[in-house]
Amino acid sequence: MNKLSPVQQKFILHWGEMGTRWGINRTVAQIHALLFMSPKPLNAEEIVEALGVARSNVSTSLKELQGWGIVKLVHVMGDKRDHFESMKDVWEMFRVVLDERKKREIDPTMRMLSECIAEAEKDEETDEYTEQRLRDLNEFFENTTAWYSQVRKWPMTAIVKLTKLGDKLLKTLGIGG
Amino acid sequence: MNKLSPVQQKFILHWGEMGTRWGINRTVAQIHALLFMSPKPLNAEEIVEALGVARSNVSTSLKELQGWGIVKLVHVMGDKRDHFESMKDVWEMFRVVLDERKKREIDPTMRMLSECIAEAEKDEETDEYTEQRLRDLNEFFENTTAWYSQVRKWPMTAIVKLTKLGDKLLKTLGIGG
DNA sequence: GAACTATTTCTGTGAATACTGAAATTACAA
DNA sequence: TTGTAATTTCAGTATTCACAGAAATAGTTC
Repeated sequence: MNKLSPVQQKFILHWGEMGTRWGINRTVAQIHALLFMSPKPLNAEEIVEALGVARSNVSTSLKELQGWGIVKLVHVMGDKRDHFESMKDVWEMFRVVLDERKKREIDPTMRMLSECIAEAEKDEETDEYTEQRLRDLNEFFENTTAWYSQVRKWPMTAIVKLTKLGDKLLKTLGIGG
Repeated sequence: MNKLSPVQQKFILHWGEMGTRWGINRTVAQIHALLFMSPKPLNAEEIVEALGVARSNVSTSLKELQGWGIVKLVHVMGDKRDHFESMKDVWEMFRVVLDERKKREIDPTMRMLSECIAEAEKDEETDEYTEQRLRDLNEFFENTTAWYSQVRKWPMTAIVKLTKLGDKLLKTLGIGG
């Protein structure tokens, strides 16, 4: 691993910062940024040198990234050390992250909402109004996740084409606002 | 503010937890949950009692929520104290949050990427491969934000209808994968 | 199976963040 | 004004989270 160029540093620092804003550990995001733009898989030691963090930190962060499914362990010929590379297809990468966040956060939230609604129906304590808000929220998640499960299968190119159609799409289909 | 029902507590706690996972302060998210399902606007003192947090904490959290644009200050007849209510339309609410996150996080990221690409074109240090990955990422954001700016204008009902069409949509338009 | 290298787990420390309670400010009423 | 209630700001404290370094484990090679 050569020394990082200013451009690489800039990207890595920003990506790390962005991570923290979305609940991703800074180092985890930085390592991801590094691997994403690296032309070749890197081993742990190279990551340590590039980012100046502890070896142990790199180890756990890599585990985390593998858990998300956007980094994978590979082997390099003639080198027994583990190397790591990031998924490179951006659309695919975000899809994987969204799937994972859905699984970890949205799905449990929808279950919670269903439970709350069921319980609210029974008890006297919970205001009718409150119950209706929970229903609204649940319905919103039902709709958006159903929608997402459609869109996620489309190739990026199809989405780009749809975008170009713009509002004409709704008019054409006769389902405009 | 009456004592919270178990259902309300469950929702508030979960929503707070969810907040932390997406980079939103726990108390901020809890207050939002409380206001969202409240049939009437609440004043700061009522929030303090319901959640058991310090008055000052409520004050700053409410400022935060107003900054996001999903809670607004209202006045109740015959009561000089400030009251607060959450936006109730869920689709609208998420749209507001997404708009705000775009402004705060996505837009700056796209600017950063443009700068990186411009600098990478000039310098010798940054690998050609790296430059291409940054271009990919930039293009991805260009596409998705263009797409989002379309979709955000559609009413939820239109999206639901589109969902129902499913993959037929792409076939109909002849832009299938 | 000993000696080495690579990797992971664990524990204590430091930094960042969230929170409280007090003080200061503002808004209003008499 | 002066007094009172409401709200915000601020400074100190607590809690949470991230991290380094050490210790333990696993994996290789001879």
